[in-house]
Amino acid sequence: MTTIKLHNTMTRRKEAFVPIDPQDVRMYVCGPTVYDRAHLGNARPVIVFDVLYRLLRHVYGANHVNYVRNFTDVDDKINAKSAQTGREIGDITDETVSWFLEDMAQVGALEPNAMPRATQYIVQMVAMIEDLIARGHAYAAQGHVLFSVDSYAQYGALSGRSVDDMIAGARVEVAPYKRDPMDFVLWKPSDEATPGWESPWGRGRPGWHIECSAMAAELLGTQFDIHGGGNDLQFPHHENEIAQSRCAGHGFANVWLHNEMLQVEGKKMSKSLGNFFTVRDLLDQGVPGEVIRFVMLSTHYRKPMDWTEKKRVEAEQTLKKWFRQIGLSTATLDGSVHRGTIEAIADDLNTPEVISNLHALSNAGDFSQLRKSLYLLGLFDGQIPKWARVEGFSDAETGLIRDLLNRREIARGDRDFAKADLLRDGLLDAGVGIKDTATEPEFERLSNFDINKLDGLWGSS
RNA sequence: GGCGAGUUGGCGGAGUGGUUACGCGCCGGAUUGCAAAUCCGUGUAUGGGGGUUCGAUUCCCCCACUCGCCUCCA
Repeated sequence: MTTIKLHNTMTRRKEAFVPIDPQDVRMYVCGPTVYDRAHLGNARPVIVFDVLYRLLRHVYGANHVNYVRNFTDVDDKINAKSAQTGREIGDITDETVSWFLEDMAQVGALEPNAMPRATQYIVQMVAMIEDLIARGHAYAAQGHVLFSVDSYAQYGALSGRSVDDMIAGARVEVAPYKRDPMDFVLWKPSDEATPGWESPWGRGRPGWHIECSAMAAELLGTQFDIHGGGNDLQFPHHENEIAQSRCAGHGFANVWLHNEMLQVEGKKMSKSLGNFFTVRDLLDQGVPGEVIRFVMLSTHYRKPMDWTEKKRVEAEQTLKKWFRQIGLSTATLDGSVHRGTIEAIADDLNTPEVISNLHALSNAGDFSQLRKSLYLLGLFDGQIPKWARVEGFSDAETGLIRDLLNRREIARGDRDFAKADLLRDGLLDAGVGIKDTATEPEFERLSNFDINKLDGLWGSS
């Protein structure tokens, strides 16, 4: 069996992955807060962990992997959006969830086995908070419940910080009801206008971190294999999850995986820099989902990834070539995969290495293995995508083009190259690309195909 | 201020204690009336300084720089 190696943030080392139960490999990934379209940065962890999900399914069997990714649907950003637009919170979150799933499907992400929403697990969160209070790890104060960081000696182990360091750095809001400035909120009160649930501490809503601890325990058990997310979540979110869960007596996650951030043309994506865009924006501009995925996978997940126009163009070019090549292969997608591909993915998801191997397969003319490898990577679903296919012409258009090409052949025969080139350039201008071959000239429809220009050319020559 | 990651050729981007993958670009060539496409081929890199070693790009230390996080954020 393939040995998967993963870089565990907790130990800061690459380790062989050993599941708790190979019949039931369990992974939890922090999903989005649903208040707006997913931006390009949101797509990175989705794609990275989708590759891992596919790898796990390949190694342990599709029915032996349980992948959970949550939707955070209770949050002050959502409340703000509701107040600002006058729309119901439920409408906003429902719509955003469906957008998210559509957009992520476009970049080739499989849906996880479960996609719990925080609002559906309030009961479990309240129970967990009560338990933490009973165990002396949390306390109620002024309608809030706070986790006592002081009560968990290993706090900071994941991110490599000590509580003293953090207090020294102090940019922490010090609320009067906190015993310690580092304590974080498990439950907070809601006013009339804010969503809330009845609880032993009055009407209120959960703090951000508790949902993942509660839902992971409910859906994956109190100890599971892998927990993932962006490295901006490492602190404080994941640190707090660990503190809560461990103090509730849970083993929690064995392996922690974090992907690095995304940049755009060398800079952090931000609204103020004007380089902020959503996945939907790119798709609407005609950037295929496969291209987005390819660019994402061309940088290792633990390195900052720079989205550039140049990479987009290169990716499109490479994929177009590969799709044409694998179109020549009839290999069935039976789950077998080229050894080099599987080994590179299993080596801490070294997708750049995989892509390098794919170039080798392409150059060697091994289109069957290329086909299978692209399938495992999620870049190919069994159908050559429309954008990579040579688009056909109607019969009438084909006749017209054949006639023009014929005239060009005659002109070439007469060594009237001026006329021949005029026809070639005219065809090109009308959006018909030409390649001379040993036998008949080949032609293809380009994106700027214009039947009127073609007609004009036919009439004037 | 604290914590973390990183610094490889023109660009992107891996691996490796001992001939530095691979892709794009560039250059040269084949082919072509010219193009396009295709094919063949050449060249170019491990931030700086120490240390360990027969030998370091790879391991260790220091420095410089870059990026991220520490505040909602994937």
